[in-house]
Amino acid sequence: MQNDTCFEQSVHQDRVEKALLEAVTPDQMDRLVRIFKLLSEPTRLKIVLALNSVEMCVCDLAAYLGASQSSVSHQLCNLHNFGLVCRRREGQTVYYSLGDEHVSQLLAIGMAHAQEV
Amino acid sequence: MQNDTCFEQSVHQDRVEKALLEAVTPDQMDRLVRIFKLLSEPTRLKIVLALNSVEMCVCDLAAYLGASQSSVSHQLCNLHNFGLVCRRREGQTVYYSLGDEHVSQLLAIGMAHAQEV
DNA sequence: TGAACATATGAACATATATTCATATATCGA
DNA sequence: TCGATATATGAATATATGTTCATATGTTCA
Repeated sequence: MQNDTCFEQSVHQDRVEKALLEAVTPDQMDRLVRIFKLLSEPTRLKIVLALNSVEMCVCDLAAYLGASQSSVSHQLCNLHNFGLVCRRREGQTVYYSLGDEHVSQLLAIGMAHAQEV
Repeated sequence: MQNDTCFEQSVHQDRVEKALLEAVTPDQMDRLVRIFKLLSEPTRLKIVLALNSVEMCVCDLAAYLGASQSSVSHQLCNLHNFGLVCRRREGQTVYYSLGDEHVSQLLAIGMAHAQEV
């Protein structure tokens, strides 16, 4: 549904057009949404925060979180699919760590905002 | 449920304890989750991105998004409750803008990561 | 004060998704 | 190869939440 209560006159066309011009592509939007969504769920965010401190295997994370192995593995899969975490196998164990420096930057800035609210 | 498939031996206690020591408080976790959750939904993210370019009123945003006034107003309320956007009233019109510089920083870093994936 | 317009909001529904359960895959050691 | 252990994954369910609908609130102007 469109502007149900807004009349045309009340819309500032210049502002709308400016926003439209500077809008990111749908593709970029999807990726941006996906990044923030991955960080917006307690289990996944705790995983990412923990990996920001120390490399851990699936069982370590399950113990740390008090969560099931399956749940942790599912979420690690989600995080890995989008490059937020890396993994390396060592025998039967798979160790996870943060994917790139952008992730810890996002955490740092998020924390900064969280503290001052 | 806890570690269903993980045996005690497979857990690196030192790593788990390090993560536990450096863990943020539940309160901080809640706030951090909330920030990322607010940015993780297409309508809200588009709003925030648009406000990063130009101050807009509710009807501007509804027109820009092709969304209903009600939906936009609900989401602006969510964003405002957590300080991600500011508002100022001018007559019947309420103008919204970004809340603080952390928000645009998060967007910038998120975009940087989105582009290289 | 009353009409018109911009915005806000409560309740209900529809959809997305996190967890669980069951099981599959992968690696190591004997 | 077989048993044990660590991890991965498909399907189902339960929960969270975004949108809609209806309506309330707030502001201006005549």
